[in-house]
Amino acid sequence: MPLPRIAQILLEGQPGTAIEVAGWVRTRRDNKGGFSFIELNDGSCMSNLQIVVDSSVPGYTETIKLVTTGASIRVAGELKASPGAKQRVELHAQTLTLLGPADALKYPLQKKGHSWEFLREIAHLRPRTNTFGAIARVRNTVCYSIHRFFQERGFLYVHTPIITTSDCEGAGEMFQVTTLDLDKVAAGKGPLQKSDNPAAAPAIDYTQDFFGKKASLTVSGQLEGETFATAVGPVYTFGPTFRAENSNTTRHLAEFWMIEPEMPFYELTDNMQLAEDFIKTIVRDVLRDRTEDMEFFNERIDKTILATLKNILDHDFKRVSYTEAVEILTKCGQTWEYPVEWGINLQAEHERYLTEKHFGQPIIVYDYPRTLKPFYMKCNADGKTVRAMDVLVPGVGEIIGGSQREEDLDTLLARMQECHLNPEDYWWYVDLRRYGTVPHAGFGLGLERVLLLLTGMQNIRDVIPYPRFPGSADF
RNA sequence: UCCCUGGUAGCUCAAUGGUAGAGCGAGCGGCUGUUAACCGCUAGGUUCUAGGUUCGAAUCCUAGCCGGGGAGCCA
Repeated sequence: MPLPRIAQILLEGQPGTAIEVAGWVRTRRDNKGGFSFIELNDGSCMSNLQIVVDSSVPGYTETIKLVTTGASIRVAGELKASPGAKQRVELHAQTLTLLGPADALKYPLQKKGHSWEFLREIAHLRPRTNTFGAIARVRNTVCYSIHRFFQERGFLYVHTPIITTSDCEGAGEMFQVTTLDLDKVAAGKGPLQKSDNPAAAPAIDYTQDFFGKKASLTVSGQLEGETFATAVGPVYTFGPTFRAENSNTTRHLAEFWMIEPEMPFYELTDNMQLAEDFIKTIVRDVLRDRTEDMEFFNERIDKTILATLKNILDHDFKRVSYTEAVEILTKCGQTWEYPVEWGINLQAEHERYLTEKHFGQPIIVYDYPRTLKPFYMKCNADGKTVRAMDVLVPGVGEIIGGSQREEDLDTLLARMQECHLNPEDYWWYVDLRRYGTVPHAGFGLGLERVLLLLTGMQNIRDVIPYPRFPGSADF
């Protein structure tokens, strides 16, 4: 029979009942008068279960010395009301079994605070800390909330490919996928293209590669998502995404998780409303289902986080056109490192000013200059802008990027030419506009960025179990 | 990729050219229905690496490696 979890015991365990638990020791405090307190954690919640072990427990003297921080134990006994102030119940042990010791001289996690940098070096042990346990639980709750949000609205969860041969999506540098032996290629023994010109630089013959052409890890499932959205109705993807950008920031990862809904018959305003409802639902669910963890974040990580999240729930996201945003930025009297004028990309300092100072809440900036945005976004009648939207939140910045898609065949082809793309490479995507085209829209949400928003953590490398970034893919 | 900054005990840091220290953690002892427990004692170091300057280098110089922050790219 599975053991009860500590979260459940702390919540509803009745004094007088016999229970058995197992977990990892956080601390032990001895009373030389003949008993010890053990703080036991099994990851089911932030709080520990206090175990009281007195010297009459079989093997007490030999075992208790090995019950150190990090050790795993199993305890059977009777649950009792606790006279201490910090817990409702405690477990009085009748048997104590050491499952696995943890040498106190070597175990890296101490009974004290550790720096984030140090914990990143022991990423395999950091889920045993309060903070990373809480992040794991909140992350799980967010994922559950995301599926529930879309499922309740009739969206289908579709699995778009991880490996792609469309070298197109324009969302960033891609990781190449190959089974070619690079050592052989380097030695001049790889499959090279035949060339009549002996002076030409050697080029790889990808017809010899596994997929018969150059392949990469996906940077977005959007284009494939659109093919299903225009067949089975609203869909969403939720999977890993890869960007080979040389980004060294607290907001970027080389491997991250992205959610991309795509909806037929949605225009940009519908898209914005869905994005707003989506974020608010996640915030609401986490505040409701992970109350204890969220209080921890508010106390130890960011003292404003609960107020920030409640503020998000209490206000409509402000809609601001790019043109209005530029006006606000040029008229506010602020001096910028990057001067503002219509047509520039909004810089981090501009986005921060808008969402943190000027509005003090999440905003949705829409209708960007089309020169700044990819080919698939719908062109506005003004000839200058496209129906793009970015959701910006205080503290994190861009959390969602999306758009209404261009559904008109000729306009799309013209935009592809403008962006120096070959429509033949996108023949299946262009087909969606040839056969039964419809207005549609969608967006992408970065899971880890939502976690930054929710937890108040400062570095995206700390809200994913094993971060991948330039120069680092350990564990 | 660019700019800034750092690398000293298990961890967090001090020592700015002259005998490498503290707090926490750990070990031992004491005390206590304790709960970031408390008090005392003890152990613990190739000062990131390689060169150089100097009577003498953690400290100054050169190169490299690694960490952190900011910017760009974006989610």
